[in-house]
Amino acid sequence: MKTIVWFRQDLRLSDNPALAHAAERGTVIPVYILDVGGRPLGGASRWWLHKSLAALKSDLPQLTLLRGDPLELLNRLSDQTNADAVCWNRCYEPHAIARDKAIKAALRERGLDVQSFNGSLLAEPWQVKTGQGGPFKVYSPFWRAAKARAIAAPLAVPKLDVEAAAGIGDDLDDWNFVPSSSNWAEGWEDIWRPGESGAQARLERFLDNGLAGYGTLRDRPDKANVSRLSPHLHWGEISPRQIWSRAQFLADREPTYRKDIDKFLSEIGWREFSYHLLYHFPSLPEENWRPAFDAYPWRDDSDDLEAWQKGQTGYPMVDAGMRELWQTGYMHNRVRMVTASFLVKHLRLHWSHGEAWFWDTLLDADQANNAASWQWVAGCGADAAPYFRIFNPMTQGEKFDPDGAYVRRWCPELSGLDNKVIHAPFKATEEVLRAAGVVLGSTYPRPIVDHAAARAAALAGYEAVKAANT
DNA sequence: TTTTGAGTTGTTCGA
DNA sequence: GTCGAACAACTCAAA
Repeated sequence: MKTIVWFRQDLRLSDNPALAHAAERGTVIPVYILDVGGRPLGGASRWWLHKSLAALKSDLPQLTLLRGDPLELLNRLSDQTNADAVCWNRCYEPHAIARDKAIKAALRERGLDVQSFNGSLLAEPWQVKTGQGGPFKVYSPFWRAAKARAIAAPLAVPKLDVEAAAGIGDDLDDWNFVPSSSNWAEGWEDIWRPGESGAQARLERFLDNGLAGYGTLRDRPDKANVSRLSPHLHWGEISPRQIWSRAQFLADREPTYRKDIDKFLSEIGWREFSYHLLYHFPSLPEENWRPAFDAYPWRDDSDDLEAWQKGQTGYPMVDAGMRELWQTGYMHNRVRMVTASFLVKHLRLHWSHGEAWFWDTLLDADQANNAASWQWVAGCGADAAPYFRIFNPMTQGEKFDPDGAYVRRWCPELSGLDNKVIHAPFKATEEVLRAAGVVLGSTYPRPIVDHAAARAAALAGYEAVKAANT
């Protein structure tokens, strides 16, 4: 018996239910198919995928890489290898659901045994239900219900009898996913180690060094207390079950960690909630989840959008975040909220502009998390931030980057300023600026909007939403 | 069906 | 400087 294992967002060997199933049946034929349909991958994602596939291929040298229409390719592959079964772990993006459903039906039509599994969530989106049987729209009761379910122990790496498909398959380098000429990804390999072993190492490093005090320190972009597992999770190099199981083990052994671990796992819970929402509300990436927000008077201003993208807004905390994103493919969670709030509330540009930019630049770009989080910040999402919660970029800086270390790192032209003015250089006196070598409008931009005025305008805009609601 | 309690992450103002 | 209240209802989920 030969089973094709179709790798997608589950680029690992351990706790991989599809792989385990295939191994039990007999010979395994592993394939990764680059689907040319669906939303094109962003630049940062392509870099990650390249590295992750290279890592998987080194663990599983028989892995075949194909590119094109998945059904066509799976048909050809099963003919050529005489495989009698195909299996995979599920994806939950609307495009993937439709695609997989059609492929499953078509392959079964041809007499193949086709099975799909849950490899990337603690619970399937349809398994967590309110008392009424519907989907949850509020995080807390969702997570309570999700946690109350039994969570399966992760699977070990199965003993494998692997066969490579002969004579077909692409060379990873031919996909041109890593930049050749201008290397915008320079230095990324020092920061990130895509692939299963890198993911496990990252988890252990976080548990060893970041977990203690996580509850509060995770809000500090100048510290190293967040897990940075998001890109690994997105590509399925590690599963939430593995994280859950490892974290619970630690909490049982070290009860003092219990609180921080629960806080950390609740972040995994937000990922689950995003997938739950995307599954039950597939228009989440495109449409306001609360339709009343269709009435919000968004602005349209490409100069402001570009200033935000490039980290040239004149607000150091915002600019530092946007530059961290551009330079490393990552942004600390606290700063994601500050920068997103700034785009949506201070600039009043539609959240979809931010969603698209993050999709292209984030290494952890993920349809469910990205859409749910942008809508959350904008106020139109599920369990969203109230409209009157408008982050003050200066206050956020003083609170969460009190030493200015984060800002100085990403906006080095401000590094000569002291902590009093580092988060609001435009409030500094001429002498202070001169002494620090800062020339506003030249070495660093003046603020593109006035905070108080922008805040007032954002609040006024919500009047239209309120009116649409009644 | 109705009622009730609760709801990630903030800011500003005035005492 | 510190603290509590206001911001604004509304929707959700369960009893």
